[in-house]
Amino acid sequence: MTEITGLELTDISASCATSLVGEPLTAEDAEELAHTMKALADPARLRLLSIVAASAGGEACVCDLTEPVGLSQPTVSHHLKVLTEAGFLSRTKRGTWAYYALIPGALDRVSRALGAA
Amino acid sequence: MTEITGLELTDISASCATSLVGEPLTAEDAEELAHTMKALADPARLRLLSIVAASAGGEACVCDLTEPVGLSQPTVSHHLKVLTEAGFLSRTKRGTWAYYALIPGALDRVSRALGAA
DNA sequence: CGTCTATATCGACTATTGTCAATGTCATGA
DNA sequence: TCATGACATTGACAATAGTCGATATAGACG
Repeated sequence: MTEITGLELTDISASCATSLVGEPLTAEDAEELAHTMKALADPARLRLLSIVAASAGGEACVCDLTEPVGLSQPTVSHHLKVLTEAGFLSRTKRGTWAYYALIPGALDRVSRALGAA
Repeated sequence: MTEITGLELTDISASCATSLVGEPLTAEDAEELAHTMKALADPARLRLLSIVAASAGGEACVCDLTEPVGLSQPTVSHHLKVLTEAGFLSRTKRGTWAYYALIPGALDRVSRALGAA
């Protein structure tokens, strides 16, 4: 699991000046950015992210997501966890439901890390 | 290997309107984008990309890259192939050397797919 | 309390991936 | 022509990741 003890997207913004096309990435920066992008580099997670973003109120619960992506509930839950730990989604529990929402600016930070203008 | 028969970054620009945060990605679009991002989501490849981009003349040969990243020549060659097939690098052979260069705009297309402003 | 219902976690299995040593290819130069 | 040097390909292996079924947890509501 490796777990990278709690440094996620927030830390990328810390070393936000590193823009990939500027000067060579250090091994640590590359590891961080790769870890963040790995969370994004999966078709199921990209779809989940886009569905959540396009949902009414900007949030969706697991039961709304399992059918559109055609995956089992545990698998969807797993993907949502990955996205949450990577700093892309927030999780709010109301009643028995867990609502996931896109964290504003999270994707932009990745864009900037890639050297977006 | 799956190989996705020759549709890479160029095709993302074709369906460039799909911005992830707009409307939900189709399964095909998600597959394409994930495939492209998977090529980026590796520390070694990110470092290779940034080193190439920061090199004099914007290009570098394999022999220049193998030492900075601390990987064997076959491994570096493999990563460069992945990046090239994903549309991020171009390959030019001069003499015995193979020069790799960052393809302009390739990273920007990914940025835009992520919904960059 | 007991029973749904919604999620999360666990355990297992398979597929994919990153890596290297060995080998192949091919252009250069003696 | 033969040797050398730069790179690519192959084959193998360990580690990782995606998936599911089974099970656990935990609110809500009788």
